Amino acid sequence: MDAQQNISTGEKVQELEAEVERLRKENENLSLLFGVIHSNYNSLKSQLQLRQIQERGGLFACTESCSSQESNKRAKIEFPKEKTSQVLFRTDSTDTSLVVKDGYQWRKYGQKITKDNPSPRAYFRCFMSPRCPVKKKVQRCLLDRSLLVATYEGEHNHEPDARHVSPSLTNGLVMASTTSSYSPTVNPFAPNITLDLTLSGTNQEMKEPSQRFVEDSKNRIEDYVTSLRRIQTSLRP
DNA sequence: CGTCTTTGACCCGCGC
DNA sequence: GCGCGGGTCAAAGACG
Ligand SMILES: [Zn+2]
Repeated sequence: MDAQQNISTGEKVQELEAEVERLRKENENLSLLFGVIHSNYNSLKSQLQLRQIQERGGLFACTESCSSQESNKRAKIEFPKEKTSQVLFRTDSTDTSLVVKDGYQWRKYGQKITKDNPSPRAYFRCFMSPRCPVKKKVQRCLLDRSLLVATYEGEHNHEPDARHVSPSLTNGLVMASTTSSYSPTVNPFAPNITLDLTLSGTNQEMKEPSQRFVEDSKNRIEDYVTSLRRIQTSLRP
């Protein structure tokens, strides 16, 4: 009976290990896919910028001596000069009042309900340094209520005070990417992608929804890729 | 009593 | 011009 139990538990362990391995591979594939998407997005963006610059040729020399025929609202298009990055945090599914201690001191200055997301969005300003222009918005993820999406904008002009970073934060961090900045060179943030799809489930019932979530995000990513491809081909001369 | 959050008012850009 | 939606202000209140 002990032997039988051992066999069955051994089988179970093997099964679970296989499952974990499968999920790991899936994770790896998704990371790869995300990298491809990211690079595609970057090249597409640079193409778009190039095309916009070509469209209004020699904008720099023209800003003063702009003739009246160019007085349309053409020069409206501008690139976001400030870096904005999105970071996903994991938190308790119950509320932590949407505040995350991430090494900076934030003061909340607003909270609004948005149209497309039932959970409210909170607005914070960094006030560690008197002239720090950094702001961040925090909102719960639409699909997974236990994730917080923090959108940082601007750059700190001081050092982060890392003394009060909670250790649960470092392993709760899921992904840090999606920096958008106007720099013609390759941005150094690209290769650092750690996509982790919350396989923290302990029950077997957890398997199904997470699998569905994986498939769902896969479908989303594929849709995204096809739309990107379409845009790219339509942009190509 | 000082500090930080809450929360409705307010503002501003945009589409109709 | 008007309404709507997102972002910010500031009075009021909670909290130590
Ligand atoms: Zn700061």
